[in-house]
Amino acid sequence: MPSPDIAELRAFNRFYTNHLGWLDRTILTGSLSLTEARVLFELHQHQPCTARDLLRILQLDKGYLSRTLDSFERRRFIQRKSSTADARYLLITLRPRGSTEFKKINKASEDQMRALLEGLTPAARKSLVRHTKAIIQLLQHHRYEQD
Amino acid sequence: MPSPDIAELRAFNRFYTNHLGWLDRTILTGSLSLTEARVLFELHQHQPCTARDLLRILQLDKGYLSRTLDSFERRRFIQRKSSTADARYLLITLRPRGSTEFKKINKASEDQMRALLEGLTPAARKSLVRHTKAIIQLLQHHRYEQD
DNA sequence: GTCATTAGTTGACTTTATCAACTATTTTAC
DNA sequence: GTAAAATAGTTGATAAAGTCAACTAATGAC
Repeated sequence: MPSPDIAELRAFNRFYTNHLGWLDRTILTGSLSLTEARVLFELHQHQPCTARDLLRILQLDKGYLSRTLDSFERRRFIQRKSSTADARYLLITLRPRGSTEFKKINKASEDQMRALLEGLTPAARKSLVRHTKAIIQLLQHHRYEQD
Repeated sequence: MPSPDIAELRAFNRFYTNHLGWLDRTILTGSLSLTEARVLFELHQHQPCTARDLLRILQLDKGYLSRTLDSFERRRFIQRKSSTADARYLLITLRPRGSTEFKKINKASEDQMRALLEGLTPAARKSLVRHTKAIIQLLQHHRYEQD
């Protein structure tokens, strides 16, 4: 195992954490925290889904997620109703306010990424996108779950 | 501006936040939080440096950093002494315990990345490293600072 | 039927982060 | 020189974020 490879990957992690990760953390221009934004995003992708699904994807504490969903329900972002097939599960669906909020943060995040990409030449942009795609391809079957 | 580019970059951000970012957060197997680990890392890279330098790099709240450095001092990880040139500045240097701790978390992080890379074929590994390097190259002159 | 699992909730708590007001030192402008 | 503005760092109060363990309710295994 070439140790420069490890060093390079770690440099990338730091780079990402220090620069791009910071961007992520400021999406919350509105009322949502980063975690709430992540939950809302996955909810939008997977609804109707269960808390368990979200836990699998986002690796949160289940008590914490439960409270986050409570607050989403209070704000009328979502609706939870127990599954008829298995009453332990609550099926979560987005309500209009939740969709609106999703669109809002989605746009904010999009604008941020657009601003970043606009700082690059078209060639650099194309290249960047190619590299990110390739990395996802290479790593997507590696999931580091705790369960 | 092609909108698929934006979508792709955002997909990468999510991928990173959900998968690799999680790794980062578990380095702290020892006694350090992620933020403490980042501070210690940059300290190791830049010492002797000032709190201001760390703030620029890591984008933390200055009160928070001040307390973090207090705790480092209590644990004898660092030493702070005011600059003779400008007494407002405190020059921070690592002490033996700080270096030891750095080596510890550095090794933990390295082991983690090694484990990840070992899951790949040598070709995939080489390719991954090439892509991460390229991304850093493309983006390194884009700093998103608040100041 | 009862014992073990699983989904989700709740209470108590710790850690992490933020904000604003503050001290001390240095710089700027006059 | 000195007053005002700026800068480095500290502190107190507080909020937000995350964790842990004990709990309820429903289901599945035997």
